[in-house]
Amino acid sequence: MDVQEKLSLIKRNTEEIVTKEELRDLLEKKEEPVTYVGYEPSGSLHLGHLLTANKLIDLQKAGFKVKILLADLHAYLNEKGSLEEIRKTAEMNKKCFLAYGLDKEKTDFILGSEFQLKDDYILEMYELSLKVTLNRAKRSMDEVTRRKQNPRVGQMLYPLMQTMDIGKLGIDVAVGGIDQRKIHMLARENLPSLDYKKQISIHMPILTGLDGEKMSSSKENWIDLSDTSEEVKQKIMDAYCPQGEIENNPIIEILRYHIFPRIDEFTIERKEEYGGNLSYKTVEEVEKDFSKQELHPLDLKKSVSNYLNKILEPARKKI
RNA sequence: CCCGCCCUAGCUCAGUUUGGCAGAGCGGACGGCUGUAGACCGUCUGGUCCCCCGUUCAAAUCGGGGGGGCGGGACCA
Repeated sequence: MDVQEKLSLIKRNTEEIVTKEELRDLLEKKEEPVTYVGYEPSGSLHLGHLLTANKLIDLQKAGFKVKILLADLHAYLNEKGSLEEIRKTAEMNKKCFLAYGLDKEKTDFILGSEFQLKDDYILEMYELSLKVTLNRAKRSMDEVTRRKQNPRVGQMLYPLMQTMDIGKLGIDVAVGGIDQRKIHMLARENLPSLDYKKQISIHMPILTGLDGEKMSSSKENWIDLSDTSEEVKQKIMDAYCPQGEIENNPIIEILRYHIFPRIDEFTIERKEEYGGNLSYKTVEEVEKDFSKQELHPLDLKKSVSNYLNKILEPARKKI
């Protein structure tokens, strides 16, 4: 794979890359660059988590070394439970990610607390704490935090630790949802003054919820790895999917972000009275037919739920 | 440490003045209409009124105590 091919694979389905120029430069100069995503261990891995995992798989194909940070202390600071519970969940998450399709040989799993409690880490974090204003730290957490109403001091440590992680783990490219943008920018801005290189950031979009609204923890409008195949099918069938519209359409998004990266051909079984079976090589072809209303939402949904279940099945078994 | 304000359904809040069946909107569930969903229409669902004690025939409401949150003041050695 040459640099141009790597670039287009890495760029696929991203919301933004900060910056493309730096990424090209990295690919030209470094044999095996290091990338990472930090995940708060979660009892219910959902399609949002798997979206960044898809990007890690792309990066692995492009020759990257992948580090997955199981961020137990971050989860703890974000009030996701006791450290003991969180660590148990982290073990389970690790198995799910491997089963999902990450290459075992090229993936390092790192538990946050293994290195985040070391003296030099803490001391440098204190140094960083003198450089970052409270306002800036708080704003960086706007899209991340569990508790927005009465934020705790612990939450202010979160972006500082994330910055330290990127430095300490020697990360060239940090992957995350676009919700991580402000934290990543904070890291880029401050790492050089702590004598670390500033990372390149790849941000994935935040998917539209199944009801067509923003994903919301109170509404559970998404698909979990812990959902049974029947539940997945039911959720897809119940999902918002206006005929002919491809913008903010959760079903189209699942097809684009979760299914097409994992397959070469997408087929739809359709009754003869509705036009017979269909076959597509790219998501753009599907979008074209859907826009022209030559592909009905119900036929799309049936096929999407089948493909999605096939993709989720290996990881689901590990729960 | 002192002062003021706030806490009611999953969420946002009304109700507290003057004690009298616990309310609305949003959300959620189900059905109808749709070859999906949504929208629309219909039905249903909603509670430790922060906790405890007291007064009263009767307390979300009044009194006392406690907890949590927010804002301000004071201290500035």
